Amino acid sequence: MVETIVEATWQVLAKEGYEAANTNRIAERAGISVGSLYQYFPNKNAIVAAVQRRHHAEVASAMATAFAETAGQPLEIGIRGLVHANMQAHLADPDLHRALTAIVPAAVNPETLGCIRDGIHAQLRAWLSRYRQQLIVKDLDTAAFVVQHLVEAVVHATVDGPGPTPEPKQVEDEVAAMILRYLTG
Amino acid sequence: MVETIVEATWQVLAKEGYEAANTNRIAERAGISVGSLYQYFPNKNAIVAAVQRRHHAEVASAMATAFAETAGQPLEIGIRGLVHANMQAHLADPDLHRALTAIVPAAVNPETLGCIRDGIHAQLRAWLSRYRQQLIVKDLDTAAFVVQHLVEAVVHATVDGPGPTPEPKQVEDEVAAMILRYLTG
DNA sequence: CCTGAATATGAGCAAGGTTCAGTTAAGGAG
DNA sequence: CTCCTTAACTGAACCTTGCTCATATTCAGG
Repeated sequence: MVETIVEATWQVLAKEGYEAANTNRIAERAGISVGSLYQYFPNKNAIVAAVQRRHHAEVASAMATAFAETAGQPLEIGIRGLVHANMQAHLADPDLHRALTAIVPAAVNPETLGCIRDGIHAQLRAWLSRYRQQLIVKDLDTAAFVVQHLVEAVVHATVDGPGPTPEPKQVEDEVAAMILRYLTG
Repeated sequence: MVETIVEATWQVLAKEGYEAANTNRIAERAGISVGSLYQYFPNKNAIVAAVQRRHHAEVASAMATAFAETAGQPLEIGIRGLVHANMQAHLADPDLHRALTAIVPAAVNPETLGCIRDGIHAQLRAWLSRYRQQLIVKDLDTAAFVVQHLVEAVVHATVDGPGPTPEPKQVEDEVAAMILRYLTG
């Protein structure tokens, strides 16, 4: 049931935007009544948080796949895989991500948001440590922090951004180059 | 009067958070009635947009000052100035910026947001072009795009972020190093 | 003093998040 | 088959909040 509600919210956000994502619409799409929503979630924000968690799980999964596929290959290949996986995960459904970035900051409390990000941070840090010898950065935690936010921000700006944003392919190249030079000098 | 309203909203956001920033509270703080708000702004989103514009004007001003102070000095010094100015502009009032990042995405339409950012993008691009000879990046527009979003995202994550974020000083060092290596190889 | 145009007011409307008293459905026990 | 209990569901009603508009106030120029 929880899954049904999250899926319904996901679809409303993706197809009708965050303004249409009110509790009545979500309940209607899920085929239940408003009251039932509150049997499984304490409030609307919790529903949005669940959708956000699902989104981050997808991104984390895409990253894990990219890391696995590039295991043993040079750092540069790994970085390109990381950036590409992130971009692809967002290009898959731009409308949903536009809606999420608009609605999430106000709906999900910062602490919850922090926990959601921690998983990706840990994954990234672990991956970095595998290349430790060739890295010139000392503190892997800070490095992972900076890289994570760089990728997330630029990908979002490229996918969601208004007006003339650079081509995704070109952005991927630049971000990958930036990370490589940062890590290895 | 417009300035009074923006200032009142600024203060409510900074001192009471975005949840308290409803039209009644803003009018009360501005010493006027709700109706008068709507004589100067078409809706609440426009008020938030004005506050956001003011914030970006401050950031742009801080950047301009940093660029002016480091004119003629090596690129590395300029980059450090840029990053430091951004960090300082946000450390000045963390609560306000936490509230702004939460409320802005949903309140200000993407196109308006794009226009607000364009000023900083242009400024950054112009500054980069002064060092063109020593840069290994080809497309200054894309470079400015990536650098802008890197700085903005990491600064926000450091200032607003929940939980254990790295020290601002250390983040500044890492971001500055990242940008320098990206631009000059 | 008038007058009327510009501005200010705040009760009230509409929309959306939330609640809860009443209803239905499911699973025994007799 | 009927009754009872418990759990889940329902949706009308409530409350907050963005916004409107009929009314009130101000004030410059006759």
